[in-house]
Amino acid sequence: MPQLRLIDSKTSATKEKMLDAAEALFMEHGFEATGLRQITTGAGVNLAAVNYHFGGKEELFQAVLTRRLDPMNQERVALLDQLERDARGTPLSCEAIIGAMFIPALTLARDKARGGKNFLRLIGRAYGDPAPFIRQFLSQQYAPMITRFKSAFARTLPHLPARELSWRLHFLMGALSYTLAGTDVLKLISALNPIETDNDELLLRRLGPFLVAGLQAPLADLSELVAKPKSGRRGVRNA
Amino acid sequence: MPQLRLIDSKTSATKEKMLDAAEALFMEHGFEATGLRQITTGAGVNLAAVNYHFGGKEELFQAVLTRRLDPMNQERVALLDQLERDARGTPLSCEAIIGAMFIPALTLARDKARGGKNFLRLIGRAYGDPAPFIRQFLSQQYAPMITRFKSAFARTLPHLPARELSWRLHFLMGALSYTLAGTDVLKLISALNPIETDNDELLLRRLGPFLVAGLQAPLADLSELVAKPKSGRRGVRNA
DNA sequence: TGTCGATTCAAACAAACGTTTGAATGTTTC
DNA sequence: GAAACATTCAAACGTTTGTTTGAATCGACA
Repeated sequence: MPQLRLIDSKTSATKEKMLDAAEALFMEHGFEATGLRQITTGAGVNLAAVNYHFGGKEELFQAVLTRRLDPMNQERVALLDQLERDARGTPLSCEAIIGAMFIPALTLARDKARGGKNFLRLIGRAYGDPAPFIRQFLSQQYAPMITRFKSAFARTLPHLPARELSWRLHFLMGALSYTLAGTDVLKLISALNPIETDNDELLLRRLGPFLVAGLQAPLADLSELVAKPKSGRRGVRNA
Repeated sequence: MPQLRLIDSKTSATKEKMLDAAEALFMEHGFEATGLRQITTGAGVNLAAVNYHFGGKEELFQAVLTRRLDPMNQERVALLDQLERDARGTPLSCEAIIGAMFIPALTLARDKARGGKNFLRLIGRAYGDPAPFIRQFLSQQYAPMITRFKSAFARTLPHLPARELSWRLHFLMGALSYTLAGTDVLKLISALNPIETDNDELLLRRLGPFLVAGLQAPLADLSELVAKPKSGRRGVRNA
């Protein structure tokens, strides 16, 4: 009876062929819509190899994500570490911190051998997936990186309350992942004003100022909200 | 032989029971992972009713989305129309236009009878779905609203080149849908700095300044990029 | 050369999938 | 009341799903 290998000393060729094929197909059709038979025939291996090498479809999916995400997030943190080392105590600029988040992702998006843009789209899709095993996996994969960057932003924007910073980081991640994922919906919509998707460096130059301005935006006045549980529908304030 | 009804004079009770059950299940498990048998038994109707009333699973999904999205986007445009009418020629503020996009979505998110937050998450998930019938459906559903708002922003931000505006709208939609979808990943990550998810009005007060500042951000200098095809890896500029 | 563990393989597993069928009801309409 | 139509129903359709099985094949070490 064949049994699941618990430790992989040397990654077998079969395993990587399956990861490559699975990555391509997951990117194209998503997790649920991709069958194990498509993957294995695409990789030129036997169907049973999935369960032998990974244990099941879910574990294969996690392995596909880990292979790219783990190095990328490590690179992000390493880049931030080096920036802070170089700065020697002086606070970093927002641009610099954003760049440390962005550049590894853009490098990945540019590298077609590592899946390119489509891989980022796969991640963006996984973000919204309700499947528990995906949610748990992603949160444990991203948590260290996020907290690391949050503390970096906190040093650069000391006037910003911690809770407000959490929100703005949330917005930032939204614009970031949405942009990197490059959902085609907007491309279709803005077919008349075509968005050039080739030049990634240009993209950072456009997104950067948007995010920096957002992070440095003045605090909103929340005073009139706290003690007003119910009122007539407030109109939209103008000018 | 029963055949598909092409026109629905009065929406039958069965149809709406199925829409409700399908909405709840699609929100919880996604499109692919939800079976027709779960939906029909959940709605207390026969399995064949799906094909009889809608024609198939895909059409059912589209009907679920249309029922909420169509009125919401109409409300958005109507709100914007009224704002411009009230302004009587003077340009609107960014806050006002953003509010017209936001308030109908927040109203929907608040209304638990219409699916609440989970429905917005379902939309966010559909955004990233590669299935052609979903992409095509969403783009034709959103296109009129988006172009309408783009021209409104263009009047308010006349100094912004059209292409730059397209990008910033793209970023805005990213932060917006990401925030409204309320991906739990970030909630898990920021478990230490909990993000209060109850007060939606407070949310708009936080997201508003972020987006306005982003939209009004100064233009980046792109001159050094156009004529530099390749160079050594540029470090992240600081300060 | 023989043996052992690791890996591959074809085949079958039970379960679930979306869809279709044709008869049995319900509901109008004349 | 009968004919005509709309709707519901149980049952089966043919596929496809992820997973499991047990034998066949391979590579290394004795």
